[in-house]
Amino acid sequence: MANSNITVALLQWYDANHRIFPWRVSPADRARGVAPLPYHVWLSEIMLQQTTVQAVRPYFLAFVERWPDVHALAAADNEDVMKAWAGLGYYSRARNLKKCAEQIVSDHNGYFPDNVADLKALPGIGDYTAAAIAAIAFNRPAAVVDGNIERVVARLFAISTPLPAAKAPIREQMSRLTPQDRPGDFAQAMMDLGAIICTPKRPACGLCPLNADCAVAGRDDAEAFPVKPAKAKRPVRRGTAFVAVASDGSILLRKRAESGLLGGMTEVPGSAWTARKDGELGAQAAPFDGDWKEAGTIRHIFTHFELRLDVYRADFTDRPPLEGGWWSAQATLSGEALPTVMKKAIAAAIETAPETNLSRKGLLL
DNA sequence: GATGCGTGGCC
DNA sequence: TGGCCAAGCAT
Repeated sequence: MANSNITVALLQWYDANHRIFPWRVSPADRARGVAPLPYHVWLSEIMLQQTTVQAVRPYFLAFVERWPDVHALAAADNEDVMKAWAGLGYYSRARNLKKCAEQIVSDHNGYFPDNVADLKALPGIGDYTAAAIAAIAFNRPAAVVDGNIERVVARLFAISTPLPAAKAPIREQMSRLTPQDRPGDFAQAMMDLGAIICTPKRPACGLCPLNADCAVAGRDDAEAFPVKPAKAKRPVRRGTAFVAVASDGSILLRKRAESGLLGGMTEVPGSAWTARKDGELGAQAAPFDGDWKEAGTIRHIFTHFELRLDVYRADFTDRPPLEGGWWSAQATLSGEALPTVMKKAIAAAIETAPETNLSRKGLLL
């Protein structure tokens, strides 16, 4: 089948307006036969799941420098991978990233599969990522559908079916539009268009290369596509965290359970986080006795709840032991697998004691 | 199909 | 400021 007007116009736009990323091969280089490394495509796509390119860029560069190929990553220490991922969020991605690297080496001789079905069988790779790797790394005409493309296609054809039911017709249209000759560039072009022109708010229809073929171009309700279900209000959970500080500035840490929220990451001791509304829990949940003093309450927004965490601090000269815990010196603290919420809690505790040199936030954040 | 799962930036 | 949004996946 010949390429449609939409396909041709979009690829022309992409040739002149594509974004530049460290994991991307430009259309000009690709036309000369340069192909991106599957390892780079895979790593970037995992990092980019529900994450902005600005947040991903430094993590991607750090990972490829430290672990240049899938063999290096497969041989890496699990804890080192979690530490390197700390701050990027959705930590199951890091656990699955490591598992996937190991499977590529053990089951695929170190080479990424070049087709959607085999890619989807790997940990952390779903419909989107399998299609993206197949198209971008192996030039397979897979129908790539991410959040950007859902928005672009829903507007192009004025699809009024609400998500997620609209995913099926959107995928059909994407499958129909994807060209045999440049499927990887086409997928990236659709995503760039969604990020630059066909934005969620105030789309720049006047600058859009698909303007003449779009069902909603210039309509004042273009923003209304795709139709999304109403979101539930975010509940509040409360908890207590304990920052134990030794005389040399070391802080007591422990490891969270491998699965679930912040699975496998490091934390300071604390209570469970619950929906209780019966006032202060206080220092009851402290890991051991001490002169625990209130250091403030931090607020942190997770995807599905808001956390209000009461932070307590106490200073110790004897470094009491904690089952499964360890004291981390201030020089090593920034290298721990601490999620952002825990860095906030530690910073809150440190700032209440400006006499310590840990109070320089730069050491922690 | 619905739910759990992070974080930072934007208006 | 609070809600929305960002290259989704696993269960």
